[in-house]
Amino acid sequence: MKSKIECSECKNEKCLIKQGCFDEWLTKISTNKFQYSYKKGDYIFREGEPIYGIYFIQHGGVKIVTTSLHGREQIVRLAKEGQILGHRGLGRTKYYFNSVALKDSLICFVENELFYDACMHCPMFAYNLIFFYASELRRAELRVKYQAQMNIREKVAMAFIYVYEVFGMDPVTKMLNISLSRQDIADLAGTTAEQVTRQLRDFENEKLIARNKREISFLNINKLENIVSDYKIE
Amino acid sequence: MKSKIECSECKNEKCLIKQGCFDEWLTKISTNKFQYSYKKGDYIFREGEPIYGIYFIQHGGVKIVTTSLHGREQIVRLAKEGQILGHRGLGRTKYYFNSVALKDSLICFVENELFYDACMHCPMFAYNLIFFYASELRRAELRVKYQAQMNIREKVAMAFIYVYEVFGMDPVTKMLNISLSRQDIADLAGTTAEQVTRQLRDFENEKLIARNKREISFLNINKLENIVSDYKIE
DNA sequence: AACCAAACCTGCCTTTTCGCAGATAGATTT
DNA sequence: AAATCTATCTGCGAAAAGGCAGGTTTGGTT
Repeated sequence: MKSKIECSECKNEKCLIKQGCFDEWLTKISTNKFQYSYKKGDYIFREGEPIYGIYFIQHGGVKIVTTSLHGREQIVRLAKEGQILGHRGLGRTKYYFNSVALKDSLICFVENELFYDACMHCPMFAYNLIFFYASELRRAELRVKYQAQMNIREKVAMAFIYVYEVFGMDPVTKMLNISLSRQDIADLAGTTAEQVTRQLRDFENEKLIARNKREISFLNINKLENIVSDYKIE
Repeated sequence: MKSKIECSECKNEKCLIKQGCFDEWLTKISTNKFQYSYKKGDYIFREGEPIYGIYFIQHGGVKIVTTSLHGREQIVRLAKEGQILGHRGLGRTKYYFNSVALKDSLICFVENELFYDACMHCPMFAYNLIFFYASELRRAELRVKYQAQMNIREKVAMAFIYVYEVFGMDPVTKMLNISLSRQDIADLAGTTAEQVTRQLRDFENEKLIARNKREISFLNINKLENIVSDYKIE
């Protein structure tokens, strides 16, 4: 790590620490936090490793993955700047999941004790965390339903919509602001890379997407959303 | 509601309010909370209804369910005494899910403002809530993986293990402390009632369960757990 | 420009799951 | 006890998804 970016200089206004902590505690966290940078593909933490604290993404993109004895993986969540990492481990001693950088990322790390103290002294921080968890939980439980009830076409469409919602797309090129392999999409959608390929062919024929080399541009996000509209809430 | 059970008299030691709130706030909550009783099959809340507060189960059992346009349902969670209900809605104005009593239940209701104030003044309450959410989230995200990767046999086994973990079983009769229909099991496992029936036949042939009338007794929980051991963590 | 490795695509067959429809059993009412 | 309703069970054909094998494209390297 070259030069640590202090919380006061950090431009990430969505960071829960910045939003909820009193100035006194913001300073305390800033001086005591650690900051690490990761290259695309690097692990932030691995299943089974001991948990010493909690991560806040200052910049970048990350996938949280779980493996089984089949070699098959499942992407459990995507996260970008402003979001938390490793928070499922609270109250635990070891990580349940793996976390891998999807692009070069800068991530802050706050130790358990400091985090605990901040929660005790900054009620707004704790309350915002509760909100954050509530929305994560809602999203995760919807994904349970999606995995249980959607067919492959819907799952793949949903996977792209999710990536779009998290990372957004370039308004000009219409390409997602993150590059994922077929296997990544499959691990997110809960299917195989072959099925993803077949769906991409279909989507291309239907003019929902266009493909140039290995890059995908999204011609019609609305139609993608129509595919999964049976499951939408609100 | 006949006579309200005050928090001070409540024997439910796992209630987060009792565990985390200062005495002053425990009293305040107790006097201002509402208490409702539900018969088996009653809705506690429905998708789309406005959210005025948060529920704490004092006694009973509940399923949280989501529906799609296919008529197919998905049980998202089971909850019993000591657990919270409607907490996914925090930060929202309307419920995403339906909540139905699985047996006669007594449930306390705390309004949003009071809940907010308690979080602000009782840091241990807020912190415990964060822990509660963290474990719920971990569980939900594991269920995403299960739905994505398990076959029907594993899903049905997992559904029973989950019911067993939440509600437990009678040590003598070896029957679960809650009665669920085939359709309920299917909605939990993420499949159809027919498939559940077929699996039950297989489990019976393998001496994992025994059936008398419509009741199921679990002869060998360990073997059930072996079925899903590929997915177990730790 | 030629080469190579990795990622991607596609056809084809196998396996799994679904879902209807009719049979049966258990619970409830008369 | 008979009638009736509901839940459960089972067989069977249809549909969906999986997965292998081999071919093709792409991006990077020599």
